[in-house]
Amino acid sequence: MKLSSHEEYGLRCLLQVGRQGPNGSATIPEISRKEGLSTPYVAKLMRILRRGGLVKAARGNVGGYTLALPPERIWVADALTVLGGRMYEDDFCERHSGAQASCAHSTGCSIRSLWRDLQGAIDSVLRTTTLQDLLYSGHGARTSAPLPSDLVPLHDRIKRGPTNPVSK
Amino acid sequence: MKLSSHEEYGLRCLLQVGRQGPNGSATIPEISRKEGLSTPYVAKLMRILRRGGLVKAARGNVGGYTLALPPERIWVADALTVLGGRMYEDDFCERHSGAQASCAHSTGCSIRSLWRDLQGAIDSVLRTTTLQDLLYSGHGARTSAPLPSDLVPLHDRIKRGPTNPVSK
DNA sequence: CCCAATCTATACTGATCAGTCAAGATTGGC
DNA sequence: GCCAATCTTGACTGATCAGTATAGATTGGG
Repeated sequence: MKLSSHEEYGLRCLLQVGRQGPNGSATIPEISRKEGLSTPYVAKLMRILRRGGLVKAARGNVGGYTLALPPERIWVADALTVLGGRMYEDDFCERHSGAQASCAHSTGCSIRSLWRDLQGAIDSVLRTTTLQDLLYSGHGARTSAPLPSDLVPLHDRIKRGPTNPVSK
Repeated sequence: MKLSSHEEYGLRCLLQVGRQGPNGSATIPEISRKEGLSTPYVAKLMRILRRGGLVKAARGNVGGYTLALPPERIWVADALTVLGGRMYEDDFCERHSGAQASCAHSTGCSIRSLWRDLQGAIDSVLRTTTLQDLLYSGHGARTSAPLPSDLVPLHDRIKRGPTNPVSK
């Protein structure tokens, strides 16, 4: 259960479009330069965002991308769903029931209940945050109550410690 | 950001071991049969769990796997970290800073703040649930307060609707 | 009309993930 | 000592993901 590159970079590109203001537009080369990503890669990400209904594209000499909705009406949850799907997809049990019939595997479905709780916790964050919140955030200015850890400096680079229980 | 197969199946296998009681042990063929997974695949998953310190293995004629700790002391968060890593790894920004230097990309780090909140929400569920909770759950008997949606029947198979904002 | 700047689309390659395969090492019972 | 049952290991294959490459379609300005 890891964040995908599409989610990270796609959200960044979407924010670049949002920074152009209500009627402004951003081009692929512009976004590419500002984010330090290759233009073909930005093009691919923008295509995904466009097909997901998050941005609109204008072709031609003065083309570019604009937000499909005002930023306060774009929820991060929707953007991430378009870019990387949801954690617990509805067809998950059908695709992962093992060789046994449906989801009636012997451990019961306490696990499904866990996944539903987990998805609920994720949505409680992502469905209360809009693009607007991310555009104007002073690190914790979002509508959802930020955690205290948000107050630490930006460039803390704590290397991953041994968080695993035991490493043999 | 999707649940991985290792996380789903590995957790199921771990539960099978836990079901054997305090001093019982489960073998790979047993788990394989009960979960409907191939024996080589179960072997691979159990190896990951063993190297993560969650189970202990006994070789030989009467071998098998036992929990490394009592089930009430095994947190689901730890099991999932071993099986599939964490959502927001500490080195994420170093690996995904684009071609730009470090994390100082132009959209600022409001995104990092979001990821931290999200990881916090995930941990709030996974760090309050133990293997014990999953073993004896009547669908919502875990220590964390369950959501109302847990009360729906188990085999609801609602096909995924159009949750995306717009589909062009 | 032509050109430059833009978005669009498909195909391609390398990396990581999922699951399998085959051979080996250990243990207990007879 | 032998054998059967077990765990252990590394390599292998197909699938999905990440990012690139290349050619095409559209638009506006001169």
